[in-house]
Amino acid sequence: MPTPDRTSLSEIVDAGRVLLEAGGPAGVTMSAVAASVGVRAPSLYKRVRDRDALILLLAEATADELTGRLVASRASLADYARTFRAFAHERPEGFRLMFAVEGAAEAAGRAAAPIVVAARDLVGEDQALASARLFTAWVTGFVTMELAGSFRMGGDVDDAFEFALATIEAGLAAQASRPGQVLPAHGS
Amino acid sequence: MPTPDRTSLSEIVDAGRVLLEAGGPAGVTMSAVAASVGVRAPSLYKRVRDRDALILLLAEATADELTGRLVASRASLADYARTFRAFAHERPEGFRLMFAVEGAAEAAGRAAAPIVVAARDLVGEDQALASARLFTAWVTGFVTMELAGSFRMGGDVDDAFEFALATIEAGLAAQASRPGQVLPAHGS
DNA sequence: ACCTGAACACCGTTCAAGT
DNA sequence: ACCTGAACACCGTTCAAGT
Repeated sequence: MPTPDRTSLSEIVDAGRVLLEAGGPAGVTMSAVAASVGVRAPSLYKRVRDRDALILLLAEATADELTGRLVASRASLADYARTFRAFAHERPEGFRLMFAVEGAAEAAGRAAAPIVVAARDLVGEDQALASARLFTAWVTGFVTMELAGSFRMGGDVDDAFEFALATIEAGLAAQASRPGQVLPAHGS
Repeated sequence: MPTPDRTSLSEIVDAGRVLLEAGGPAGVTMSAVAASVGVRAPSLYKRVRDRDALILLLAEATADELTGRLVASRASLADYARTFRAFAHERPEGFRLMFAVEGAAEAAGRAAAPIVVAARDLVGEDQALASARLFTAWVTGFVTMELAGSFRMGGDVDDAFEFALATIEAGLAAQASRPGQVLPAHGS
């Protein structure tokens, strides 16, 4: 006899993300997630293979949300950098998961697509991918270190961010003026 | 009646690091570590407060080893970048821990000191710290993304690394020529 | 077809009892 | 003083039994 569903995968993912940001990965317990959606832990296994799969879904959902933000923000590299950083501050745990979880790389790579477009405007077709990758690596590293507390010995982190942004744009502009050094296309 | 010690903290940390690189953080079990050093799990609590403290020690030991490598390598930014990347490839799990574990930021920051010196040679005193931070953020991000599999869609990752290195050096050189834009000193 | 209680394996941690 | 077995709490996961 069929029974009306008492929850859904998207409800589970939403609840998981709330728990994640509130208590880190350790707070994402099968019991806690189940309780959040009004069900018992064993029921989650109807929608999710196991806890690792759920954690991966949380990482991917975070990456997809970031992709949406980037697409919606203005189109310069500087705009993307600030949107990226603001998002990481808003969802620090989800952000960490994007690069910590095996298998989340593909979803995280999707967030890089709009950045490639912006890079093309700045440096041209040939170096768009390599430049986007440099840019993405820098923001990712900056925010990772910031979230890890590596900048807490004082000083204005916002200034450091804007200095780096200007420096990288200057470097890319300098590279763009060099004639067609074509690099092969790397993924994301 | 005193008993001769059957293990030591450094032996525990060494065993933990081996288990970490072999099986990730999940492989660093109190039982597994204890077995590696020939003792039972409860005995570990004589040397370590709890598992979190042990994980922190592993992150710090990794950071200290990286610091030693950087100090020992040649003194240009490019040399440091390659040493940094090679180290991360050698100890990927420990490297991830450096930025994932609460409290490891200080030890990780120590690794940045030689980079500040190299940056000073390139851009001068005023922007040495900000430049070192930009540089460190980029390598950290690049390697993080590389380890996460973000570059696996093909193409030569080594080329992308060298392109970014050259671009950042060009950008820093351009910034250095601008007259004394003094930025406050940030930590690490 | 989904949901649950009960059960199991595994892990971190404590502690009294050994030497 | 260090080490251990036993015990406990907690978590992920399975499964037979309910509706």
